[in-house]
Amino acid sequence: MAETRIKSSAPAAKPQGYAKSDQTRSTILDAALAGFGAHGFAGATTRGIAAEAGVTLPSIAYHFGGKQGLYIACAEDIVARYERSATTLASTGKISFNTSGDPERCRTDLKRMLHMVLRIFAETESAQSRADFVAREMRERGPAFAILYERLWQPGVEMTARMLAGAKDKRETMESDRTEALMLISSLLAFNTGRDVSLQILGRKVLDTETLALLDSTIDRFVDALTRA
Amino acid sequence: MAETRIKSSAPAAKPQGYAKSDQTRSTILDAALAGFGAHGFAGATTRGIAAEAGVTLPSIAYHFGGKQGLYIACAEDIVARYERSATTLASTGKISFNTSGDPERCRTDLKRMLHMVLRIFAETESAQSRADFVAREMRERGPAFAILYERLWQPGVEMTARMLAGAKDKRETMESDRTEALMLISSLLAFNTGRDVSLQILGRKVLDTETLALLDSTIDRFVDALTRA
DNA sequence: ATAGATATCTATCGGTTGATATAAAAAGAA
DNA sequence: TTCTTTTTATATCAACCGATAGATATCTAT
Repeated sequence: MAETRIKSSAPAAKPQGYAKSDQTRSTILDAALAGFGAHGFAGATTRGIAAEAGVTLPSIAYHFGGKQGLYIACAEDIVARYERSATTLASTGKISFNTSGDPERCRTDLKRMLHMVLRIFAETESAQSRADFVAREMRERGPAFAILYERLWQPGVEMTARMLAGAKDKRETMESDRTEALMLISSLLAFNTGRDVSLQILGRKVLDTETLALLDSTIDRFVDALTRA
Repeated sequence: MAETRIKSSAPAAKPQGYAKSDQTRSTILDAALAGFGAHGFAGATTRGIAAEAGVTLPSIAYHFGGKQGLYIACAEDIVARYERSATTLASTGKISFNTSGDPERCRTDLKRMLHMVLRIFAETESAQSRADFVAREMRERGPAFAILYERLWQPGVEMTARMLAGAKDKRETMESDRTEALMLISSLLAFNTGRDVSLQILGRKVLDTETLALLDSTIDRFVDALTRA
Protein backbone atom coordinates (compact mmCIF):
# COMPACT_ATOMS: atom_id res chain seq x y z
CA MET A 1 0.00 0.00 0.00
CA ALA A 2 2.19 2.78 -1.24
CA GLU A 3 -0.10 5.46 0.21
CA THR A 4 0.48 7.97 -2.55
CA ARG A 5 1.65 11.07 -0.82
CA ILE A 6 -0.01 14.15 -2.23
CA LYS A 7 2.14 17.18 -1.82
CA SER A 8 -0.08 19.85 -0.40
CA SER A 9 0.12 22.98 -2.48
CA ALA A 10 0.33 25.07 0.65
CA PRO A 11 3.96 24.58 1.57
CA ALA A 12 3.06 24.18 5.23
CA ALA A 13 6.00 22.64 7.05
CA LYS A 14 7.64 21.10 4.02
CA PRO A 15 9.41 18.11 5.56
CA GLN A 16 12.06 17.37 2.98
CA GLY A 17 12.42 19.21 -0.23
CA TYR A 18 14.23 17.85 -3.17
CA ALA A 19 15.08 20.65 -5.57
CA LYS A 20 14.21 18.69 -8.68
CA SER A 21 10.83 17.73 -7.30
CA ASP A 22 9.61 21.31 -7.04
CA GLN A 23 10.80 22.01 -10.53
CA THR A 24 8.93 19.03 -11.96
CA ARG A 25 5.84 20.06 -10.04
CA SER A 26 6.02 23.54 -11.45
CA THR A 27 6.52 22.28 -14.99
CA ILE A 28 3.44 20.07 -14.73
CA LEU A 29 1.44 22.96 -13.28
CA ASP A 30 2.29 25.22 -16.21
CA ALA A 31 1.29 22.58 -18.72
CA ALA A 32 -1.91 21.93 -16.78
CA LEU A 33 -2.86 25.61 -16.75
CA ALA A 34 -2.44 25.74 -20.50
CA GLY A 35 -4.37 22.53 -21.02
CA PHE A 36 -7.22 23.21 -18.62
CA GLY A 37 -7.44 26.81 -19.74
CA ALA A 38 -7.79 25.82 -23.36
CA HIS A 39 -9.99 22.74 -23.03
CA GLY A 40 -11.53 22.72 -19.57
CA PHE A 41 -11.44 20.01 -16.92
CA ALA A 42 -13.16 17.33 -18.94
CA GLY A 43 -11.61 18.35 -22.23
CA ALA A 44 -7.98 18.33 -21.18
CA THR A 45 -6.33 14.92 -20.92
CA THR A 46 -3.78 13.92 -18.34
CA ARG A 47 -1.79 12.23 -21.07
CA GLY A 48 -1.67 15.45 -23.06
CA ILE A 49 -0.60 17.48 -20.04
CA ALA A 50 2.09 14.97 -19.13
CA ALA A 51 3.40 14.97 -22.69
CA GLU A 52 3.40 18.76 -22.82
CA ALA A 53 5.33 18.91 -19.55
CA GLY A 54 7.75 16.24 -20.69
CA VAL A 55 6.98 13.84 -17.86
CA THR A 56 5.26 10.50 -17.74
CA LEU A 57 1.66 9.92 -16.83
CA PRO A 58 2.10 8.51 -13.32
CA SER A 59 4.13 11.57 -12.39
CA ILE A 60 0.88 13.54 -12.19
CA ALA A 61 -0.61 11.11 -9.73
CA TYR A 62 2.56 11.20 -7.70
CA HIS A 63 2.63 14.98 -7.33
CA PHE A 64 -1.06 15.88 -7.33
CA GLY A 65 -2.94 12.72 -6.53
CA GLY A 66 -4.82 12.72 -9.81
CA LYS A 67 -6.54 14.87 -12.37
CA GLN A 68 -8.80 16.67 -9.92
CA GLY A 69 -5.96 17.39 -7.51
CA LEU A 70 -4.01 18.92 -10.36
CA TYR A 71 -6.99 21.05 -11.28
CA ILE A 72 -7.39 22.39 -7.76
CA ALA A 73 -3.68 23.10 -7.57
CA CYS A 74 -4.05 25.23 -10.69
CA ALA A 75 -6.83 27.25 -9.11
CA GLU A 76 -4.82 27.82 -5.95
CA ASP A 77 -1.83 28.92 -7.98
CA ILE A 78 -3.97 31.48 -9.80
CA VAL A 79 -5.49 32.84 -6.60
CA ALA A 80 -2.12 33.04 -4.90
CA ARG A 81 -0.67 34.98 -7.81
CA TYR A 82 -3.64 37.35 -7.81
CA GLU A 83 -3.43 37.97 -4.08
CA ARG A 84 0.28 38.63 -4.33
CA SER A 85 -0.11 41.24 -7.07
CA ALA A 86 -3.03 42.88 -5.28
CA THR A 87 -0.93 43.20 -2.16
CA THR A 88 1.88 44.70 -4.19
CA LEU A 89 -0.43 47.23 -5.83
CA ALA A 90 -1.83 48.31 -2.49
CA SER A 91 1.51 48.54 -0.70
CA THR A 92 3.19 50.54 -3.44
CA GLY A 93 0.30 52.96 -3.33
CA LYS A 94 -0.45 52.69 -7.04
CA ILE A 95 -4.09 52.07 -6.21
CA SER A 96 -5.70 53.17 -2.99
CA PHE A 97 -8.27 50.64 -1.89
CA ASN A 98 -9.80 52.82 0.74
CA THR A 99 -12.72 54.90 -0.41
CA SER A 100 -11.53 58.07 1.16
CA GLY A 101 -13.72 61.01 0.23
CA ASP A 102 -11.84 61.81 -2.94
CA PRO A 103 -14.09 61.05 -5.93
CA GLU A 104 -11.53 62.09 -8.50
CA ARG A 105 -8.94 59.77 -7.03
CA CYS A 106 -11.44 56.90 -6.95
CA ARG A 107 -12.31 57.46 -10.58
CA THR A 108 -8.68 57.45 -11.64
CA ASP A 109 -7.94 54.34 -9.64
CA LEU A 110 -10.97 52.57 -11.05
CA LYS A 111 -9.89 53.35 -14.59
CA ARG A 112 -6.38 52.21 -13.85
CA MET A 113 -7.65 48.95 -12.40
CA LEU A 114 -9.91 48.22 -15.36
CA HIS A 115 -7.03 48.90 -17.74
CA MET A 116 -5.06 46.35 -15.79
CA VAL A 117 -7.83 43.77 -15.92
CA LEU A 118 -8.16 44.31 -19.66
CA ARG A 119 -4.50 43.51 -20.07
CA ILE A 120 -4.79 40.39 -17.96
CA PHE A 121 -7.75 39.31 -20.08
CA ALA A 122 -6.15 40.05 -23.38
CA GLU A 123 -2.49 39.37 -22.86
CA THR A 124 -1.02 36.33 -24.53
CA GLU A 125 0.77 33.34 -23.11
CA SER A 126 0.24 32.19 -19.58
CA ALA A 127 -1.88 35.16 -18.54
CA GLN A 128 -4.38 34.18 -21.18
CA SER A 129 -4.47 30.60 -19.96
CA ARG A 130 -5.14 31.73 -16.42
CA ALA A 131 -7.90 34.09 -17.46
CA ASP A 132 -9.49 31.34 -19.56
CA PHE A 133 -9.25 28.96 -16.63
CA VAL A 134 -11.07 31.38 -14.35
CA ALA A 135 -13.73 32.31 -16.90
CA ARG A 136 -14.44 28.68 -17.63
CA GLU A 137 -14.74 27.71 -14.00
CA MET A 138 -17.14 30.59 -13.37
CA ARG A 139 -19.38 29.24 -16.08
CA GLU A 140 -19.22 25.57 -15.33
CA ARG A 141 -19.03 25.40 -11.57
CA GLY A 142 -16.30 22.81 -11.64
CA PRO A 143 -14.28 21.47 -8.72
CA ALA A 144 -12.49 24.79 -8.15
CA PHE A 145 -15.51 27.06 -8.21
CA ALA A 146 -15.62 27.82 -4.50
CA ILE A 147 -11.94 28.77 -4.33
CA LEU A 148 -12.17 31.17 -7.25
CA TYR A 149 -15.49 32.63 -6.22
CA GLU A 150 -14.55 33.46 -2.66
CA ARG A 151 -10.99 34.61 -3.18
CA LEU A 152 -11.11 36.24 -6.59
CA TRP A 153 -14.50 36.99 -8.14
CA GLN A 154 -16.32 38.07 -5.01
CA PRO A 155 -13.62 40.43 -3.69
CA GLY A 156 -12.96 41.76 -7.19
CA VAL A 157 -16.56 42.81 -7.74
CA GLU A 158 -16.82 44.14 -4.22
CA MET A 159 -13.76 46.31 -4.68
CA THR A 160 -14.98 47.62 -8.01
CA ALA A 161 -18.35 48.48 -6.48
CA ARG A 162 -16.63 50.32 -3.66
CA MET A 163 -14.57 52.36 -6.08
CA LEU A 164 -17.67 53.12 -8.14
CA ALA A 165 -19.49 54.35 -5.05
CA GLY A 166 -16.45 56.37 -4.05
CA ALA A 167 -16.29 57.99 -7.47
CA LYS A 168 -19.88 59.05 -6.95
CA ASP A 169 -18.92 60.47 -3.58
CA LYS A 170 -21.02 57.93 -1.71
CA ARG A 171 -19.83 56.28 1.49
CA GLU A 172 -21.87 53.07 1.24
CA THR A 173 -22.16 50.74 -1.72
CA MET A 174 -25.69 49.97 -2.85
CA GLU A 175 -27.09 47.15 -4.92
CA SER A 176 -26.98 49.37 -8.00
CA ASP A 177 -23.24 49.86 -7.51
CA ARG A 178 -22.70 46.12 -7.40
CA THR A 179 -24.81 45.67 -10.52
CA GLU A 180 -22.85 48.33 -12.35
CA ALA A 181 -19.60 46.77 -11.18
CA LEU A 182 -20.69 43.40 -12.52
CA MET A 183 -21.60 44.82 -15.89
CA LEU A 184 -18.48 46.94 -16.07
CA ILE A 185 -16.20 43.97 -15.48
CA SER A 186 -18.34 41.85 -17.75
CA SER A 187 -18.00 44.36 -20.56
CA LEU A 188 -14.30 43.54 -20.64
CA LEU A 189 -15.11 39.89 -21.25
CA ALA A 190 -15.58 40.81 -24.91
CA PHE A 191 -11.79 40.79 -25.07
CA ASN A 192 -11.28 37.60 -23.12
CA THR A 193 -14.06 35.16 -23.83
CA GLY A 194 -14.76 36.74 -27.19
CA ARG A 195 -11.34 38.07 -28.03
CA ASP A 196 -11.09 36.76 -31.56
CA VAL A 197 -14.61 37.79 -32.49
CA SER A 198 -14.15 41.28 -31.11
CA LEU A 199 -10.88 41.82 -32.91
CA GLN A 200 -12.40 40.57 -36.15
CA ILE A 201 -15.33 42.95 -35.80
CA LEU A 202 -13.00 45.84 -35.13
CA GLY A 203 -11.07 44.81 -38.20
CA ARG A 204 -7.84 44.21 -36.31
CA LYS A 205 -5.57 41.23 -36.42
CA VAL A 206 -3.93 41.44 -33.03
CA LEU A 207 -4.34 43.37 -29.84
CA ASP A 208 -1.51 45.81 -30.38
CA THR A 209 -0.70 48.93 -28.43
CA GLU A 210 -2.89 51.10 -30.60
CA THR A 211 -5.94 48.89 -30.12
CA LEU A 212 -5.32 48.75 -26.39
CA ALA A 213 -5.30 52.54 -26.31
CA LEU A 214 -8.64 52.61 -28.13
CA LEU A 215 -10.11 50.23 -25.58
CA ASP A 216 -8.63 52.15 -22.66
CA SER A 217 -10.27 55.33 -23.82
CA THR A 218 -13.62 53.55 -24.24
CA ILE A 219 -13.31 52.20 -20.70
CA ASP A 220 -12.63 55.72 -19.49
CA ARG A 221 -15.75 56.92 -21.28
CA PHE A 222 -17.82 54.22 -19.59
CA VAL A 223 -16.48 55.10 -16.16
CA ASP A 224 -16.87 58.82 -16.65
CA ALA A 225 -20.39 58.40 -18.02
CA LEU A 226 -21.42 56.32 -15.05
CA THR A 227 -19.89 58.32 -12.24
CA ARG A 228 -20.00 61.96 -13.22
CA ALA A 229 -23.02 63.84 -11.99
CA MET B 1 -22.24 1.85 -50.74
CA ALA B 2 -25.44 3.00 -49.16
CA GLU B 3 -24.48 6.69 -49.55
CA THR B 4 -26.21 7.91 -46.38
CA ARG B 5 -28.45 10.71 -47.42
CA ILE B 6 -28.15 13.69 -45.12
CA LYS B 7 -31.35 15.64 -45.03
CA SER B 8 -30.41 19.21 -45.72
CA SER B 9 -31.78 21.54 -43.09
CA ALA B 10 -32.93 23.92 -45.78
CA PRO B 11 -36.11 22.21 -46.96
CA ALA B 12 -35.27 23.02 -50.56
CA ALA B 13 -37.40 20.90 -52.83
CA LYS B 14 -38.18 18.16 -50.37
CA PRO B 15 -38.64 15.21 -52.70
CA GLN B 16 -40.43 12.75 -50.50
CA GLY B 17 -41.31 13.47 -46.94
CA TYR B 18 -42.33 10.90 -44.43
CA ALA B 19 -44.37 12.57 -41.73
CA LYS B 20 -42.72 10.83 -38.79
CA SER B 21 -39.22 11.64 -40.00
CA ASP B 22 -39.50 15.40 -39.59
CA GLN B 23 -40.83 14.96 -36.09
CA THR B 24 -37.92 12.73 -35.10
CA ARG B 25 -35.48 15.16 -36.64
CA SER B 26 -36.93 17.99 -34.65
CA THR B 27 -36.86 15.99 -31.42
CA ILE B 28 -33.20 15.15 -31.93
CA LEU B 29 -32.42 18.80 -32.69
CA ASP B 30 -33.99 19.97 -29.42
CA ALA B 31 -32.05 17.43 -27.41
CA ALA B 32 -28.87 18.37 -29.25
CA LEU B 33 -29.31 22.06 -28.52
CA ALA B 34 -29.68 21.26 -24.84
CA GLY B 35 -26.72 18.91 -24.84
CA PHE B 36 -24.33 21.01 -26.91
CA GLY B 37 -25.41 24.17 -25.10
CA ALA B 38 -24.63 22.66 -21.74
CA HIS B 39 -21.48 20.69 -22.53
CA GLY B 40 -20.11 21.89 -25.85
CA PHE B 41 -19.26 19.93 -28.95
CA ALA B 42 -16.67 17.66 -27.39
CA GLY B 43 -18.42 17.40 -24.04
CA ALA B 44 -21.83 16.34 -25.26
CA THR B 45 -22.16 12.71 -26.31
CA THR B 46 -24.23 11.46 -29.20
CA ARG B 47 -25.45 8.65 -26.96
CA GLY B 48 -26.67 11.12 -24.39
CA ILE B 49 -28.44 13.23 -26.98
CA ALA B 50 -30.06 10.18 -28.52
CA ALA B 51 -31.21 8.95 -25.13
CA GLU B 52 -32.58 12.36 -24.23
CA ALA B 53 -34.49 12.49 -27.51
CA GLY B 54 -35.77 8.98 -27.04
CA VAL B 55 -34.22 7.63 -30.22
CA THR B 56 -31.39 5.23 -30.86
CA LEU B 57 -27.84 6.19 -31.66
CA PRO B 58 -27.77 5.49 -35.42
CA SER B 59 -30.76 7.75 -35.88
CA ILE B 60 -28.43 10.73 -35.52
CA ALA B 61 -26.15 9.54 -38.28
CA TYR B 62 -29.13 8.85 -40.45
CA HIS B 63 -30.67 12.29 -40.11
CA PHE B 64 -27.60 14.48 -39.75
CA GLY B 65 -24.71 12.46 -41.06
CA GLY B 66 -22.90 12.41 -37.74
CA LYS B 67 -22.05 14.44 -34.69
CA GLN B 68 -20.65 17.39 -36.60
CA GLY B 69 -23.59 17.53 -38.99
CA LEU B 70 -25.91 17.65 -36.02
CA TYR B 71 -23.89 20.49 -34.51
CA ILE B 72 -24.09 22.55 -37.70
CA ALA B 73 -27.80 21.90 -37.95
CA CYS B 74 -28.17 23.34 -34.44
CA ALA B 75 -26.36 26.51 -35.47
CA GLU B 76 -28.51 26.93 -38.55
CA ASP B 77 -31.64 26.46 -36.50
CA ILE B 78 -30.53 29.18 -34.10
CA VAL B 79 -29.69 31.61 -36.88
CA ALA B 80 -32.95 30.94 -38.69
CA ARG B 81 -34.94 31.61 -35.54
CA TYR B 82 -33.02 34.82 -34.90
CA GLU B 83 -33.52 36.07 -38.44
CA ARG B 84 -37.21 35.29 -38.26
CA SER B 85 -37.73 37.23 -35.01
CA ALA B 86 -35.65 40.15 -36.26
CA THR B 87 -37.81 40.35 -39.36
CA THR B 88 -40.92 40.26 -37.22
CA LEU B 89 -39.65 43.02 -34.96
CA ALA B 90 -38.81 45.24 -37.91
CA SER B 91 -42.05 44.65 -39.80
CA THR B 92 -44.29 45.26 -36.79
CA GLY B 93 -42.47 48.52 -36.20
CA LYS B 94 -41.58 47.73 -32.60
CA ILE B 95 -37.99 48.65 -33.33
CA SER B 96 -36.97 50.88 -36.18
CA PHE B 97 -33.70 49.74 -37.64
CA ASN B 98 -33.14 52.81 -39.74
CA THR B 99 -31.14 55.53 -38.07
CA SER B 100 -33.52 58.27 -38.98
CA GLY B 101 -32.50 61.55 -37.40
CA ASP B 102 -34.40 60.95 -34.19
CA PRO B 103 -31.91 60.44 -31.36
CA GLU B 104 -34.59 59.95 -28.72
CA ARG B 105 -36.22 57.19 -30.74
CA CYS B 106 -32.86 55.49 -31.32
CA ARG B 107 -32.13 55.58 -27.62
CA THR B 108 -35.47 54.04 -26.72
CA ASP B 109 -35.12 51.35 -29.35
CA LEU B 110 -31.59 50.53 -28.22
CA LYS B 111 -32.75 50.14 -24.64
CA ARG B 112 -35.65 47.98 -25.76
CA MET B 113 -33.36 45.76 -27.78
CA LEU B 114 -30.86 45.32 -24.94
CA HIS B 115 -33.69 44.41 -22.59
CA MET B 116 -34.72 41.77 -25.10
CA VAL B 117 -31.18 40.41 -25.37
CA LEU B 118 -30.94 40.26 -21.60
CA ARG B 119 -34.05 38.13 -21.51
CA ILE B 120 -32.74 35.83 -24.20
CA PHE B 121 -29.52 35.47 -22.22
CA ALA B 122 -31.20 34.89 -18.91
CA GLU B 123 -34.40 33.10 -19.74
CA THR B 124 -34.65 29.48 -18.81
CA GLU B 125 -35.27 26.42 -20.95
CA SER B 126 -34.47 26.35 -24.62
CA ALA B 127 -33.60 30.03 -24.96
CA GLN B 128 -30.83 29.49 -22.41
CA SER B 129 -29.50 26.49 -24.30
CA ARG B 130 -29.38 28.47 -27.53
CA ALA B 131 -27.62 31.42 -25.88
CA ASP B 132 -25.10 29.04 -24.31
CA PHE B 133 -24.52 27.37 -27.65
CA VAL B 134 -23.74 30.69 -29.31
CA ALA B 135 -21.53 31.97 -26.50
CA ARG B 136 -19.55 28.75 -26.49
CA GLU B 137 -19.02 28.72 -30.22
CA MET B 138 -17.83 32.33 -30.16
CA ARG B 139 -15.17 31.32 -27.63
CA GLU B 140 -14.04 28.06 -29.10
CA ARG B 141 -14.27 28.62 -32.85
CA GLY B 142 -15.87 25.27 -33.43
CA PRO B 143 -17.35 23.93 -36.65
CA ALA B 144 -20.23 26.42 -36.61
CA PHE B 145 -18.21 29.56 -35.99
CA ALA B 146 -18.51 31.05 -39.46
CA ILE B 147 -22.28 30.62 -39.60
CA LEU B 148 -22.84 32.30 -36.28
CA TYR B 149 -20.31 35.04 -36.85
CA GLU B 150 -21.60 36.17 -40.21
CA ARG B 151 -25.31 35.83 -39.64
CA LEU B 152 -25.70 36.67 -35.96
CA TRP B 153 -22.78 38.24 -34.15
CA GLN B 154 -21.58 40.55 -36.89
CA PRO B 155 -25.00 41.98 -37.84
CA GLY B 156 -25.98 42.23 -34.17
CA VAL B 157 -22.99 44.36 -33.25
CA GLU B 158 -23.35 46.41 -36.41
CA MET B 159 -26.98 47.17 -35.64
CA THR B 160 -26.18 48.11 -32.06
CA ALA B 161 -23.42 50.41 -33.24
CA ARG B 162 -25.78 52.07 -35.69
CA MET B 163 -28.36 52.68 -32.98
CA LEU B 164 -25.66 54.06 -30.68
CA ALA B 165 -24.52 56.46 -33.38
CA GLY B 166 -28.12 57.42 -34.07
CA ALA B 167 -28.72 58.13 -30.40
CA LYS B 168 -25.77 60.49 -30.53
CA ASP B 169 -27.30 62.12 -33.60
CA LYS B 170 -24.50 60.98 -35.85
CA ARG B 171 -25.10 59.70 -39.36
CA GLU B 172 -22.08 57.46 -39.69
CA THR B 173 -20.85 54.82 -37.25
CA MET B 174 -17.25 55.16 -36.18
CA GLU B 175 -14.85 52.68 -34.67
CA SER B 176 -15.62 54.01 -31.23
CA ASP B 177 -19.31 53.21 -31.75
CA ARG B 178 -18.50 49.64 -32.64
CA THR B 179 -16.24 49.35 -29.61
CA GLU B 180 -18.95 50.69 -27.35
CA ALA B 181 -21.47 48.33 -28.94
CA LEU B 182 -19.19 45.38 -28.29
CA MET B 183 -18.72 46.31 -24.66
CA LEU B 184 -22.40 47.08 -24.17
CA ILE B 185 -23.48 43.67 -25.44
CA SER B 186 -20.65 42.05 -23.58
CA SER B 187 -21.75 43.63 -20.33
CA LEU B 188 -24.89 41.54 -20.54
CA LEU B 189 -22.80 38.38 -20.67
CA ALA B 190 -22.56 38.65 -16.90
CA PHE B 191 -26.05 37.20 -16.86
CA ASN B 192 -25.48 34.53 -19.46
CA THR B 193 -21.98 33.15 -19.17
CA GLY B 194 -21.74 34.17 -15.54
CA ARG B 195 -25.37 33.99 -14.54
CA ASP B 196 -24.99 31.97 -11.38
CA VAL B 197 -22.04 33.97 -10.13
CA SER B 198 -23.78 37.28 -10.78
CA LEU B 199 -26.95 36.22 -9.02
CA GLN B 200 -24.96 34.97 -6.07
CA ILE B 201 -23.09 38.26 -5.80
CA LEU B 202 -26.33 40.20 -5.95
CA GLY B 203 -27.64 37.95 -3.21
CA ARG B 204 -30.50 36.63 -5.33
CA LYS B 205 -31.57 33.08 -5.92
CA VAL B 206 -33.31 33.37 -9.25
CA LEU B 207 -33.72 35.93 -11.99
CA ASP B 208 -37.23 37.01 -11.06
CA THR B 209 -39.20 39.97 -12.35
CA GLU B 210 -37.85 42.29 -9.69
CA THR B 211 -34.24 41.45 -10.50
CA LEU B 212 -34.90 41.88 -14.21
CA ALA B 213 -36.29 45.33 -13.51
CA LEU B 214 -33.13 46.23 -11.58
CA LEU B 215 -31.00 45.12 -14.51
CA ASP B 216 -33.19 46.92 -17.03
CA SER B 217 -32.75 50.17 -15.17
CA THR B 218 -28.98 49.66 -15.01
CA ILE B 219 -28.92 49.04 -18.74
CA ASP B 220 -30.86 52.27 -19.25
CA ARG B 221 -28.32 54.10 -17.14
CA PHE B 222 -25.48 52.74 -19.27
CA VAL B 223 -27.19 53.77 -22.50
CA ASP B 224 -28.13 57.21 -21.23
CA ALA B 225 -24.67 57.80 -19.84
CA LEU B 226 -23.05 56.90 -23.14
CA THR B 227 -25.32 58.74 -25.53
CA ARG B 228 -26.47 61.89 -23.81
CA ALA B 229 -24.38 64.92 -24.45
C1' DA C 1 -50.54 -5.52 -53.15
C1' DT C 2 -46.20 -5.36 -53.74
C1' DA C 3 -41.74 -3.28 -54.97
C1' DG C 4 -38.72 0.08 -53.49
C1' DA C 5 -37.54 3.93 -50.79
C1' DT C 6 -37.33 5.47 -46.09
C1' DA C 7 -36.70 4.96 -41.20
C1' DT C 8 -35.20 2.60 -37.06
C1' DC C 9 -33.17 -1.07 -34.35
C1' DT C 10 -29.56 -4.39 -32.28
C1' DA C 11 -24.94 -5.35 -31.91
C1' DT C 12 -20.37 -4.50 -32.34
C1' DC C 13 -15.77 -2.34 -33.67
C1' DG C 14 -11.63 0.23 -32.93
C1' DG C 15 -9.98 3.90 -30.24
C1' DT C 16 -9.24 6.89 -26.11
C1' DT C 17 -9.69 8.15 -21.39
C1' DG C 18 -8.23 8.27 -16.21
C1' DA C 19 -6.30 5.45 -13.02
C1' DT C 20 -3.21 2.21 -11.20
C1' DA C 21 0.07 -1.82 -10.34
C1' DT C 22 4.72 -3.20 -10.71
C1' DA C 23 9.40 -2.71 -11.22
C1' DA C 24 13.49 -0.45 -11.52
C1' DA C 25 16.59 3.35 -12.32
C1' DA C 26 18.26 7.95 -10.92
C1' DA C 27 19.26 11.47 -7.54
C1' DG C 28 19.87 13.66 -3.18
C1' DA C 29 20.60 13.12 2.02
C1' DA C 30 22.56 10.91 5.85
C1' DT D 1 28.27 4.10 1.53
C1' DT D 2 23.35 3.49 2.83
C1' DC D 3 18.77 5.09 2.95
C1' DT D 4 15.01 7.74 1.28
C1' DT D 5 12.88 10.30 -2.24
C1' DT D 6 11.87 11.11 -6.94
C1' DT D 7 11.20 9.72 -11.73
C1' DT D 8 10.66 6.67 -15.49
C1' DA D 9 9.07 2.70 -18.05
C1' DT D 10 5.73 -0.68 -19.14
C1' DA D 11 1.43 -2.79 -18.89
C1' DT D 12 -3.23 -3.32 -17.66
C1' DC D 13 -7.92 -2.17 -16.49
C1' DA D 14 -12.88 -0.79 -16.80
C1' DA D 15 -15.53 2.72 -18.77
C1' DC D 16 -16.88 5.36 -22.45
C1' DC D 17 -16.62 7.45 -27.05
C1' DG D 18 -18.28 7.96 -32.26
C1' DA D 19 -19.25 5.32 -36.04
C1' DT D 20 -21.22 1.79 -38.73
C1' DA D 21 -22.65 -2.87 -40.44
C1' DG D 22 -26.50 -5.55 -40.99
C1' DA D 23 -31.17 -6.81 -40.09
C1' DT D 24 -35.74 -5.17 -39.69
C1' DA D 25 -39.70 -2.31 -39.73
C1' DT D 26 -42.57 1.28 -41.95
C1' DC D 27 -44.42 4.02 -45.38
C1' DT D 28 -45.32 5.63 -50.42
C1' DA D 29 -46.00 5.05 -55.19
C1' DT D 30 -47.37 2.48 -58.76
